[in-house]
Order: sequence, then C-alpha cells, then structure tokens
Amino acid sequence: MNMGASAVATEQRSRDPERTRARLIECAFREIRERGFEGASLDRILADTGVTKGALYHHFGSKAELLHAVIDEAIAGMIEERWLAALARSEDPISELRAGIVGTAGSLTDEDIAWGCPLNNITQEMAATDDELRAHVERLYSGWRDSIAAALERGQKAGNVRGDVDPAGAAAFIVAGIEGLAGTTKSHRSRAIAGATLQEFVRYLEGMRPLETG
Amino acid sequence: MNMGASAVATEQRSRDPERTRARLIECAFREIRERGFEGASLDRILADTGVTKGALYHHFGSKAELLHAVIDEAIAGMIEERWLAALARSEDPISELRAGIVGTAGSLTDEDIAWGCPLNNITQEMAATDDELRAHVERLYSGWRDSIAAALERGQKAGNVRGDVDPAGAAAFIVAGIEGLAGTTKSHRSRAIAGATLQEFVRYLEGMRPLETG
Amino acid sequence: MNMGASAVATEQRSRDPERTRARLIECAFREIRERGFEGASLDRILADTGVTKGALYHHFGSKAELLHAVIDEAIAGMIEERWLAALARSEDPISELRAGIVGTAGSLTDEDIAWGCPLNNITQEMAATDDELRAHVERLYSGWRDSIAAALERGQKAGNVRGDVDPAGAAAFIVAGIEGLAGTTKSHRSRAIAGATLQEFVRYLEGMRPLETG
Amino acid sequence: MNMGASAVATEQRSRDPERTRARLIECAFREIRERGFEGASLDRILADTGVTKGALYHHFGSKAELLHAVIDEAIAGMIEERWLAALARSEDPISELRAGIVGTAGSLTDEDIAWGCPLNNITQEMAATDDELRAHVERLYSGWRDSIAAALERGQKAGNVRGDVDPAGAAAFIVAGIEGLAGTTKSHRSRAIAGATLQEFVRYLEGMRPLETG
DNA sequence: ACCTCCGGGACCGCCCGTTTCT
DNA sequence: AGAAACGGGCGGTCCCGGAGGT
Repeated sequence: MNMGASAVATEQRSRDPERTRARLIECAFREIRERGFEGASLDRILADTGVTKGALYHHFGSKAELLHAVIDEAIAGMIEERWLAALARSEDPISELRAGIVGTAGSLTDEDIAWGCPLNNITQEMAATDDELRAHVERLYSGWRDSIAAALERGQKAGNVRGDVDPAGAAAFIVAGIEGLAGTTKSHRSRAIAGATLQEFVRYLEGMRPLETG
Repeated sequence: MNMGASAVATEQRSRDPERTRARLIECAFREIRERGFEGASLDRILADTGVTKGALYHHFGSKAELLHAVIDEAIAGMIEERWLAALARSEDPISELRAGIVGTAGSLTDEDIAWGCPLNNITQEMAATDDELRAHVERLYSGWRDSIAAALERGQKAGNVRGDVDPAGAAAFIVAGIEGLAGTTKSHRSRAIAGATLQEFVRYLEGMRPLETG
Repeated sequence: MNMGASAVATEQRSRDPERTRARLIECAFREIRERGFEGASLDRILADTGVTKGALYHHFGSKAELLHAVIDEAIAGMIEERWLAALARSEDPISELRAGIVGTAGSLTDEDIAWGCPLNNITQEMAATDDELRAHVERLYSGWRDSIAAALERGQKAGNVRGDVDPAGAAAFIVAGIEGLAGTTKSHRSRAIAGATLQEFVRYLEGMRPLETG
Repeated sequence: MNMGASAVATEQRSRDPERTRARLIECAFREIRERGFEGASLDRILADTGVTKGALYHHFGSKAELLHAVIDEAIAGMIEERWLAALARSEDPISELRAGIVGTAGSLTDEDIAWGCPLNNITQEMAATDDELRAHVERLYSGWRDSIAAALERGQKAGNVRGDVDPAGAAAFIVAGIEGLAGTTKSHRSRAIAGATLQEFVRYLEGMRPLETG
C-alpha cells in the first residue's frame, strides 16, 4: 500500500481541516482584537482567509463559538506562556511579577498599546450581556489569580514575601492593576505616563518584600 | 390662586427641547452602559423615549455625537461629583481616596457591578478605532489623574503623604487600579473577591503615609 | 414722515424677503446643476445660505416649487439672453446660430462641461415622472425652437437661408443638436471630440445657406 | 418519453443563480429606465422580483455595481444589436444610419418616448458625480462613435460618402443628434415634432452623399 | 417674515445563519 | 469538507414637510 499521498496532501491548500480551522482562529483573533466582538465581521474574516461560509460553519456553530475557540486557542496560551509559566514554581514571585510586567510593557508595539489586552477587551465588551462568555473568561482570570496567589504563598514560606500580605487579595489587585494599566494606556497612549504608572506599580510590588532587619 | 407659567410647563410634554434632549441623553446613557456603543440601538432609544428620528437628528447629528454628549453631560458629572469634588482642596488625599473607593464599591448594585464603569467600557470598546472619542475620554481621565496628583502634592506639603512618592505616577496607578478593579469585577462578579482586592488596594494607599517616628 | 428707515434696511441681512428668496434660488440652482433635483438637499441649501426651513417654506411651498422658480428665474433668463436675444430680429440666422454655438462652447469652463446644460439635465431626470415639470421645461424649449424657426423664416425671406428648409424641423433639430452636444460632452469630457462635433454642426448649419449662383 | 434535465430546470424557481441574476438585472433596468438611478429603489426591485436582500447582495456588491451590470448586460446589447451590427461591414453607412434612426423612432411606444434613451438618461444623471460610471458609459459611446466613423470611412472609399466629410466629427455629431432627438422628445412628447426633427436629421445625413456628376 | 423643533418614512448597506449541492 | 446561493432583518443616515411660537 502506497503512503506517498500524504506528501502531496501538504501541498494542496483545501481539504486540510486543521489548517483551515487554525487560519480562521488566527484571523478572527486579529479581527476581534482590532474591532471587538460586535465589530468583527465574519464576512471580512472569510474574505481575509479565503475560506467560505460553509467551511466556517462546518468548524464553528456560531460567531460566539468562534470567539470561544479564539479565547481557548489564541489567548489562553499567551497568558499561560507569559505569566503562569514563570510563576509556576518560583519562590521569588515579586521578582517574577516585576519582570513580567516590565518586560511585557517594554515589548509592546504602538499597535499593541492601542488595541490593549485582548482578554480585557472581551471582558469589558461582553461580560455584561453574555454570561456564558463571562464564565469562560473568568476561568482564565481565576487561573491567573490563583497562580499568582500560589506563588505569593510560596514566597511567604521562603521568606521572600511579607507574611501580612493576603495572597488572594494581592493576586486579585495585581491582575486588576495589570488590566487597569493596559486599559488606561489605551486612552492616553503615552509611554511616558505608562512608564510612571508602571514605576509606581513596581514600588507597590517591592513594598511586599519583608523589611531588612539587622 | 396663582397659576404660574412653570406649573403649565410641566404639563406639556411636546415642544420642550431641553427636556427632549435630556431624555435622549439619559436613555442613551443607559443603553450604552448596558450594551456598549456598537450594541446600543438608536431605534430602541427612540422607542424607549417616545422621541422620533427627526427629533433625535435635530439634536444630535449622529450616533457618535450623541455619545459625546453622553460623556459630557452624564459621565463627566459623575466623576466630578464622586472624585474631583472631594479631592479639590483636601490635604489628606489618602483618606479621601480610601473613602471614595470604599464608598463607591459599597454603594454599587449588582447591576452596577455587572455593567462596570461606563467610562472604562467606552474606552475599551472605542479607543482603538475612534481617535476623536479616545481624545475625549482621555480629557476626563487626565483631569481625574491631575486632581489626584495635585491632592497628593498638597498632602506631601502637609506631611500626610510620604515625600518619595511620585504624585503623577501614583495618581495614574490609582486610576488604573480603580478601572482595573471595576473591570475585573465585571468578570468574576464576586463581592468577596472584590472586597479582598479592595482591601489590598487600601493597604497600598495606606502605605503612602509617612512612617511614624518617635 | 421720515423715510430714512429704508436706507437702514439695506444694511440688515434678515427681514429682507426678496434677498432671501434670491439667495435661495441662486443656491438651489447650483445644487440642482451639480447634483440633479433628487440629489439636491434642502438641508444643504439651507446650511449654505444660512436660511432656515421656516423661511424657505414661507417662500416656496415645496421642493418642486423651488425648482420651478429656479427654472423661471435662473435658467429661462440664460436662454433668453444667449439665444433669443441674438435671433430676435436677425435676418441672417445661420451666422447668429453659428456664433451662438461656437461662442457658448468656447466660453465653458471644465466644470460647465462636466455639469452640462441645466435645462437638459432637469428634462432627462424629471420629464418622465413629473408631468407638470415636463410641461414647464417644454415651454422654454418651445419658445427656443419657435424663435429659431421664426429667424430661419426671416432668413429665407431675406435670401440667406435655402427655401427648401423646413424652419420648424430645422429648429427642432438644431435644439436637439445643441442638447445632444452638451449631453455627449458630459460623457467624454474631451474638448477635442467636442470641437470635432461642433465643426460638423457648423458644416450642417452652413449647408442651409443658398448655393451661390454665378 | 424523454424527460430531459432541461425540462425540470424550468420547473424549479429557486436555487437558480443565473436566473436570479438575470431577473434582478432586467427588473433593475426597468426601474432605472423609469425612475433614474437615484430614484430606483432596491427594496422595490426586491419586491418586484421576489428576491431577498441577501440574494441581491450576494450577486451585486452595491447599488452602483448593479447599475454597471445593467449597462453591460442590458444596454450594451441594445446598442450592439441596433447600431453596431448593421454598420459592421456596410459600405453604404448613410442608408444604414437613416434606416436605423427612422426604424428606431418608428418602433417606439409612447412609454419608450416618455422614458427616453436609457444610456442618455444615465449619462445626464450620473456623469457629473460618478466618474467611474462616466468612464463606463463613455466606453459604450466611444464604441458607437467609432463604428459609425469606420463605416463612414468605408463609405468614402466606396464612393458612397463625400470625401470632405470628417468621419470622426460626423460620427460624434450623429450620436449627439440621436441622443439630442431622444432627449428633446422626452420634453415635448409629440410625434409630429419628433417627425419633423427626424426629417431634418435625414436631410443632413443625405447631404453627406456625393453630388451626382455627369 | 421667520425659526426652532419635531414627525415619520425610506434609503442602502451589512449582518449572521441556513440550505442545497458537490 | 467545502462552496455558493439565499433568507430576512436591523443598522444608522438623511430626507422633506409641518406645527407651534416669536
């Protein structure tokens, strides 16, 4: 039995469901990031990817389902990669968080700044009207908060974080600060103001370290 | 018996431009708060107010113009009243901010929590695509930040705020924290989590007070 | 009795009904010439003139009535001045017509060419749907044709036009040629093509002169 | 008994894209001919054809695109059939043009007269404001003029047209005369006047024949 | 004579989803 | 698995006209 056909299959563009699906998600992510969920147009996504409506509705039952897939397959990975991974087993969470926030802020392009955090955008736009979606993004947020809280706890045990800090509350405030920083920066679009905000953020984080004694 | 003109004026419903305009703005504010700008429907606003298309188009040249009016006449006042007024000449800004944040959080209904901060919603939805609108909301944000920064400076001079705090950076971080708190609460909708976040926020604020020496 | 008030009246802009009316007609003529009757917007005319809707509807009962006034007070005069006057008592109509056509064509700006003959535009747009308007423009056309026919007849009596020419038919064909020339020039917008067309038009006109006999 | 597929095809009404498209174009042609492009209503076309907005939007991206299709698929053929075909290889263009003009004029219904020449209508209404459309109709006009000019040249070589006639100029004037005749007839709606105009048109055409000698 | 305010309809564009067919 | 035709509805814009008031 000749298996040579598989080599040919990689050549042809159509009849490659996984590739089609991946292109739709990637393009939908861009559309939603730039225009929001309501503003995103399926027709435009179709035109940009060259996929037809039949193919799209074969993979996703509705526009909302496409959005859910974007969250799971394009956004969740970014959070995982950028935040959860570094905090996973760290015993010095303050340094990790500081590096994450400063590093992220430093690597953003002007367009990234203008578009803001995709997860935050979706939350602000949709959470009030689509409860299923709200629950979905909340799962990501809660995982994010939990990983920070767990790291803070480890930090406390290792003596790198003050004991009077409430890990859960601090984690929630840190996430709020990150999203608030991203959100307010969408408004002023000033790296100077963002820098000053960030410096104060760092001052707050460093304030969680135990006081030197001796 | 005196039949003043004012008594008659309250009777007549039509031909009252200021009232018509005010009702449109109020109803538009509700629509936008609940559904966002794109999601808000002029037809629904018209149906709710009983105003006709012609009348709306007479007062506002476009949907965007209506939104601008909502910002100026419905939202700006709320910020002014809730934040700027209290900070105006205060020499103990930390207490004022603490009271503002805790008080605001405490007075919110479940619906308020679900809908979030109107200004934050508009910013996240529109700032990336409508630069005129972005500049408009930024004017409010910048006024808000400036009033906090000025109050912090006065607090420093009065000895109520640590001298090593950068007033502008701290002000920007505080605004980011408030909006971040409102935004993340839209997602989890938990007063418990919001309370813990808020407590950490207060801890941060109190951390700006000078250390007692003695 | 003091009549000095009239001198003051010329100063003030409002409360000068004739002036208001004249400005509306002039501006409406421009709008209709550039955009057609359907495309012309009363609101735009109002904005351009600074007149209000109440004032407009005081002078003209409807948009159609304004158009009728434009025809009578802006267009009719142009035809009268450019064609009827010269032909009025001429005994050499061929030379007059030649001069009129060549002179008109030569004095047109690029915009005039692009917009075409106002009377022709109105006719093509409206004649099929508005019979009252059709009758109105037809009155102008018929006067135009009649004046040419009468001039041709005088030319025949004076020996300047061949006797076998039917004055009415020739007049109608000449008007058709003029409007056809204006209309086709709107399409190609080429002075070269218009010039060649015009030259053939002149050849036709000159062909109506009696043959020289020696 | 043979039940060919074609017999079935005529039965089914829906799911026949070419038929849907053709019906839209035909109905749009009628609407535009009777009311002009601005006056034509897509909703009315939809109601008349029984097609839905979605289907129309699938076939044509905009109202303008529909008009372009009408020009190409409904009007161009009429010109081709009525004028270009007869002139294609003729060596006696004067007779062909005479027959074309007289024949066309004779076959018109009262409604045809009232509505005028579709191409002329579109030109007068749209040429000044839509340059893409102007270029499109001009392509038809230029083909029409070129075919007349080529025929006149062939006629000259065959000795059927006077040598001192400029083919291009005469062709342009003839087209202008035809459109002018159609246009002015929309105004007076008199077959008598149209007949007299036409007679003079014929006299002009016959004047291009060489003089008999001998 | 003029003006603000308002009435209400109709326009085109575009949307998301479904069906039919290959 | 994909492609194309189609279904309808709702979106904001803008229009002409008139009523009430000065």
